Amino acid sequence: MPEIAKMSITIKDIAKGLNLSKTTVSFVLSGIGSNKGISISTQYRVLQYAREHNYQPNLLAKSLHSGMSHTIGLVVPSIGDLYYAELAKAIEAEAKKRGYLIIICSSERDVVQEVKMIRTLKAKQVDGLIIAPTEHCETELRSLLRENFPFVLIDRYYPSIAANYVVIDDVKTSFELVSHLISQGRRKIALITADTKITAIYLRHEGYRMAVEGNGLEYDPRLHCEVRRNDYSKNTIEVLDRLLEEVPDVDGFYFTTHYLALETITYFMRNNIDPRRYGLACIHQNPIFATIAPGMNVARIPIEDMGAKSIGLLMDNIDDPKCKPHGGCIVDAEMVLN
Amino acid sequence: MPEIAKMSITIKDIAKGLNLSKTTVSFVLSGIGSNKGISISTQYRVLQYAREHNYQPNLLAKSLHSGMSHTIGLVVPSIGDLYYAELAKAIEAEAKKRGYLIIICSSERDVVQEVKMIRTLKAKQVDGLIIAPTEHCETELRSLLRENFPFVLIDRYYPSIAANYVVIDDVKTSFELVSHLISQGRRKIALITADTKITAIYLRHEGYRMAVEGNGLEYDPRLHCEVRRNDYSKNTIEVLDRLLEEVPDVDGFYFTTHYLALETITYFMRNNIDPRRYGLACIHQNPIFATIAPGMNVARIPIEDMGAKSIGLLMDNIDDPKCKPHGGCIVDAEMVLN
DNA sequence: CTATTTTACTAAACTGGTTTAGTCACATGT
DNA sequence: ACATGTGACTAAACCAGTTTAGTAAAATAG
Repeated sequence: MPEIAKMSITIKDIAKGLNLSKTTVSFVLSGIGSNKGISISTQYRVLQYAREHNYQPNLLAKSLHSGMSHTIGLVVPSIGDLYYAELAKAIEAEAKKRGYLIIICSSERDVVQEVKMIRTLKAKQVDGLIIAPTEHCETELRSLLRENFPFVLIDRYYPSIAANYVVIDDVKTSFELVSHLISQGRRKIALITADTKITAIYLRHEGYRMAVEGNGLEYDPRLHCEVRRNDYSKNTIEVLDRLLEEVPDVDGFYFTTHYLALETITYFMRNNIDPRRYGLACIHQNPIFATIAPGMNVARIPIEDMGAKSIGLLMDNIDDPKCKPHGGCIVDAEMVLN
Repeated sequence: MPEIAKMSITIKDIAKGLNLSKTTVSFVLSGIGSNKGISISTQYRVLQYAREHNYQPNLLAKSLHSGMSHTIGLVVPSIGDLYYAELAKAIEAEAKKRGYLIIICSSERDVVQEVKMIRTLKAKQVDGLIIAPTEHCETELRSLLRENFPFVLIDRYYPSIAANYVVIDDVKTSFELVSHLISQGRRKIALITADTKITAIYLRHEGYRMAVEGNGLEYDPRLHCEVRRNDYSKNTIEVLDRLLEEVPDVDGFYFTTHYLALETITYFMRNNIDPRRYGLACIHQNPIFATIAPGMNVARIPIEDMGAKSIGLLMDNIDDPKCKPHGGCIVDAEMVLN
């Protein structure tokens, strides 16, 4: 009973204003007036009145009745991160095409936050969720699965959870990038990666290892460099200092993310090392590479494609709640080699 | 009447299950059981039953009754743009603190889209809007104002519209950046800007002009360079080629956005020009500057601050719908000079 | 001239909560 | 013995829509 200024009129107001019933007005405004035998003149009066008084339907009430909110929740590790922002853009664009809005929640890589957000979004009656999960959120995902709540994982997935997901083939992509460097004559390729346990990163290690060993080279643990995620910039310097001292004849770098590539290029520039001395490859495109490291071989993640596919899978799941998860949808990265 | 599998139970189900009325259950679950004289044992039974059956309130129903959705709409020109993504992050974080969710819509710089989104968000009963408007959307903003719908403009504003807004002082910031270059002995400072009519860009021109003329230099139209927005990268090259030919002794660059700065640095690197030859300044921080143009003087836009302030203004407006817009909130950019 | 159909519309229930205004049984006061 | 109070709970209205089942009056049919 809050005495808020009445912003917009309701069906009831129109009915009162025209001495009709809510039913009649609802039929007309839903565009089914003729099917329901409402006279043309009445339909016209209703439409006219609605237009004049700037009637806007209350979608909350509509959703409450229909059980569909035409809204989906998107949970990402950080919306301030360009990669997730671009994913969000792709997802939003595709959702919009289908008449859906998205509520974006940024978990800031905190599982507790993430779980809270998932629950709130469900309470808000979103029709489904797209989640780029953080680490350790298996429990919540499993309970979504148990409840048969429609959701799709994107960017990251848990092999142990039988959910819909959209990811790139990390092993294959890594394998191809590293193989390309080897085909260009590189023999001592460093693996610059992060100290995280997420599946994607682990699989990228595997791809690297397979490419190295599959091409008759030896896997050299000194070339395996893990950068601590909580102090990226500083730790990259330490890690590279050590690498260049231990293996001065390193001739290539494979980065599991563009962040690490960027840090390394920065290190090169600061130390007056010409990046062109090395074979370089990384996963994730970054437009700045064209400027600072034109030789970088890149596996561009097909963000628009992933966005569209994730919405597609989700809609299939929403339209047919009984359908079991399709399982994975593995999209190909776009190889930009030179 | 869609035969969707019942995901969660309702208050009605609890009432039925315990042979109580909806009212009693609602009182208990709202935490006002004791005030309403519900016995402790009944309260316990309700809470227990709700817990066991994993009761989740339907926030749609709650909102329909209360008239508050605890959701705000955020409309940005492009959520895939790092700047707006960071703004979104700041806004989301601040909203979260106050128990609000945000629905993000990306207008892709299309007024038609933008207007459609604003209307849909209102129909979804968002409690307020934060808008980084595109060009030419005055009409819709005016009608929001007329309806007394709570909203705050961010990043851009229209001087002719008496709305709440949060922006930086473009004139002052520009003035300070350019004055700084002049104080370092630069005399021929090019203005690299975009061919747009938005107020912010216009004001940055003004700041530039004021700094130049206020410091006893002459305003040279040959130094005023407008890059076409629809083909940024290519046009930057043409514009710079012409500038360097016409004014070979240009000794400084002031960029009205970091995009233009980035394009120009790229141009320098491609043409083997050492950026350190020039005095450089721009509005908007970009972490890559540390690597490719350490001499860049930057006015860092205080994104977190702007996000927090915009939510603050919006909440004031929501809590007290009668209160007229506070008017502008001008935040200071953080000057990172060297 | 009644019976049936058609036209044009409506009452009331429903979505899932909140809230107002009671009800009913029992205990206490005088 | 009767009024009053109180403890424990509930019916029904409300939010703004949709939808089912039905009604009254006019038009057509037999």
